[in-house]
Order: sequence, then structure tokens, then C-alpha cells
Amino acid sequence: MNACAQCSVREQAICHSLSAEKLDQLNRIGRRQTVKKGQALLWQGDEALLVGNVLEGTLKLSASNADGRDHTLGIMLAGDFIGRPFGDTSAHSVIALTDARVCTFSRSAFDAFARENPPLEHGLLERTLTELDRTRQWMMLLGRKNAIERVALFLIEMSKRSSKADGSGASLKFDLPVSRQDMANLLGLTIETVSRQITRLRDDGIIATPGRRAIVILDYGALEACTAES
Amino acid sequence: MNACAQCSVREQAICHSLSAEKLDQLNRIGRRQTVKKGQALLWQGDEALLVGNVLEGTLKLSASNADGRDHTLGIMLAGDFIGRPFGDTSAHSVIALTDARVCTFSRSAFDAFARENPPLEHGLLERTLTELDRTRQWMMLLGRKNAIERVALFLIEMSKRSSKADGSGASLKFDLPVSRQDMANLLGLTIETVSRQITRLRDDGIIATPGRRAIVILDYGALEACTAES
DNA sequence: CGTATTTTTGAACCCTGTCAACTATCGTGG
DNA sequence: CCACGATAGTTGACAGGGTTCAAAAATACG
Repeated sequence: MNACAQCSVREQAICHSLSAEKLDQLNRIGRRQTVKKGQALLWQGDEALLVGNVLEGTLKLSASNADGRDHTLGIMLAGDFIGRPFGDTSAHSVIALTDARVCTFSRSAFDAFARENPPLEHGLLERTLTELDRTRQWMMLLGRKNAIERVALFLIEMSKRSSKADGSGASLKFDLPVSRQDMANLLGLTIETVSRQITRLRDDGIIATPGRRAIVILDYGALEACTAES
Repeated sequence: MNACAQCSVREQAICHSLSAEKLDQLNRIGRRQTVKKGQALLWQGDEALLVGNVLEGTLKLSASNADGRDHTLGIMLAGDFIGRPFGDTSAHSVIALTDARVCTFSRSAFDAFARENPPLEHGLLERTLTELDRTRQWMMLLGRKNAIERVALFLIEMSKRSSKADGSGASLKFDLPVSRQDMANLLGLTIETVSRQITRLRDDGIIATPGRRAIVILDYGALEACTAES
């Protein structure tokens, strides 16, 4: 019995482009594994040993400076592809923010398989191009947006991504998959500034925070308005 | 006579993976064109009509906000690939910073050609992955570095990239391909702040500025030291 | 040589970071 | 079930780096 057949991210992950036969081949070089919260799957600067798909949970891409400051480069959720195929070293670390399940492949085996399966490479290319576009959008956020705009944009993004997961439209009530510290690292702010913006949005009646990680968007339009200058 | 045979970026561009025969096919759907300084090749939000290689000159990727602020997402030099294959709209504009020559393909023709040429797609994939890594590095710069660090890092990057162009080692004397305004847009600063950091580096004897666009690195080590916090 | 554009310099202000203390929440064990 | 400590988040005061606004200087261009 092929593990892929009942895979939770079957449709979203790069594997969807493969025929049953090819999928079976890929399955044979793959391995389901769990990652505990805080544990790293790849280390910045180390040899890039594996690649894979996120099945469940949240991971972050994180890079740290010479002087110790570190920055989160992205958040990876179920269906996302992680790792750096066709490269020797990993430019950043991949660390689990929650307990997670991933489907991993040794990089060399995956590279070889991909080279022989153009549809897979094509899928990976499209995905990478999209990721590049998304990363460039974040660049603009970091370069030109102030604190309130960054936080508002982050909440909207998370609202969209969490709604995609459970299939409903735009979910106005969801749990953040990350801590304030992670948010700060991602948004290029400090934890205190993030906290102040959240408080401000709450005081303005735009959101409610019924729990530590819970967010309820009370006024989506107003939140969107916070996204751009005045 | 195949125009590719005497192409100045033959070795660096994605085309290098192709056989003579395939190269000839690609050449037939390609078109050499010039872009005047300030002119756009692609517009943010518009249909992505073309892709191509930069042959000569400098272009920028640029995105603008709802509220008018705009940000430069990257600088493209000779050999770089521009455009968004396999997507309908362009997430950003591509604008010439200097007069430039590019080798363009209609996106649909290129897409079709690429799908039938796995080695080309593979080359494009590797290039896109590398570009993604580079973009993520800039993200860290924007998220965690202060003004002097950003300017120092930019000068070092330009030193490296301009040396690559003329073949010499690390060129300590070069002309910036961009204006102060472009630098500011790229680094997420204002033009005034950029100017102040340049002045500061000059006053500290780390660089000299014999002309508006000219940079001479007098003390490379010291410049590198400015790259990270104290 | 004069005008337009780009760059530099100056001063005041404001946003965000920093440091510190306080509060809420979670998990653990008595 | 509650007490306790540990962790996460909030709030406040203050300082500093960068932006903003304004004007001068330098350079390019006709």
C-alpha cells in the first residue's frame, strides 16, 4: 500500500504532477518523519542533506547574522516544499515552530529523481517562481512599511492561509501558528513593537484576542485599511 | 548565421545548457531589442508578455505600493534572466536604469519551448533557486540591518558584481550603475540617509568619491567591518 | 553661461528599539 | 484542584536612528 495514496497534502504538494507509477518510485525513496517543536531539519551553512514536503505543522526558515541577530525568512505550512535541491549548502535553517510531520528525501536521491522527471521539475520550477514573487512582496514590506502596516498585513496573510487549510472562505477567527517573537523576527520588528500594534488594533475594535494565540478579525475592511499608509 | 554564436552572455545566460540545434530553435523565437534608460519592459500587474536575457546595461525590478511608495526589489545585470515564465501577470515592473540591450522571447513561445526542453527548465530552476536564496539574503538586510550596514553591503556587492563583469578580481574602483535614489529604493532608506552614510564613509577614509557615480574603496577591510554591528 | 537635476547638508521631529517592570497564561507537581 | 515557577506577552519611560522638510552645493546639460 502506497503511503502517498492517503497523503494529507496529496493535491497541494509537488507530487501531484506525477503518475501513479512515478509516485510509487518517489514514495520508495521518501520517508515520513516527525520533527519536535524547536528542532531543526536543516542548518544554515551546513550541507543540504535533505528536501521534503510539509505534511502537518509549522516550520520557519531562519537565517542568522554574523553578529547574532536572526531573522525569519518565511513560514512553511502543510503542502509547502522545503530544502534546497541542486545546491550543496543550505542558505538558512529550517526549524519547527510546532511539532510537525514531514515527508523527506535525501537530497541526492531527490535530485536524481527530479532530473529524470521533467514534470516534477516543472512543478518545482513553478512553485519556486511563485515563492520568489512572494518573497519579493515581503521585501517591500520590510523596506517600505511601518509597524502597524506590517502587523496588519501579517494578520491578513495568516487569515488567508489558515482558511485555505480548512477549506472555508476567509476565516475571521483563527489561531496564529507562531509566537510574538516569531512574528517580530518575521516582520523585522521587536516583540514589544508587535505587541503594541496588536494592542492598538484591539483598542480600535478591529480585532479581538480571546487567547494568547487566538485572533478574531472584527472589521476586515479596517484591517485592510491599516495595510497602507493613512 | 546564428546571433547566439557571438552573444556576449553566451556562457552566463540560461541558454548555455542547450545544444547547437536547440539553441538555433530558440534563437528563431528570440529577438534582440534595446531599451532606453527609464523605459519599462514589463509593468507590475500587467500581463507578463515577455521574458528574456539581459545582454548589456542595468535594469531594476520595482514594485509600487497602493500609496505610491515604491521599492526596488533587485538589480539585473548582463546574463540575468528577467520576466515571469508560466504566470499570467507580472508581480513587478522591469525598468531600465541605463540604456540596455536585451534578448527577449514572447512568454507563450518561451513557455512552450521550455516545456519541451527539460535541460532548459532545469537551468532555469537552478537559477531561480539561487535567486530566491539571494532575495532572502536581502530580506535579512532589510529586516535587521541599519543604514551604514546596508550601504556598506551594497557597495561590496556592487564591487563584486562589477569585477565579475570585467573579469578582474575584486575591483576597488568602479562606477555605481544606479543613482542615489535607486540605491535608497533598493536599501529601504531615503535618499538623504544614503547620502549621509556615503559621506560618513568618505570622512572616515574608507572610500573616496571622485565623481557623482564613481566609488573607490580605500580600505576594503574597514568597509566589510561596517557590514555587521560594531 | 545659465538652467535643470542630482546630491549634500542642516535642523526638528517621530517612530521604533531598548531597558525594565509588570501581568497573564501554561504546565507541573503536591 | 490549587500553588508554584516558568514562559510568554504587555505596558511604560526614554533615547537614538532615520525620516521629513527645507535649502544650499555640485554636477550635468543645453
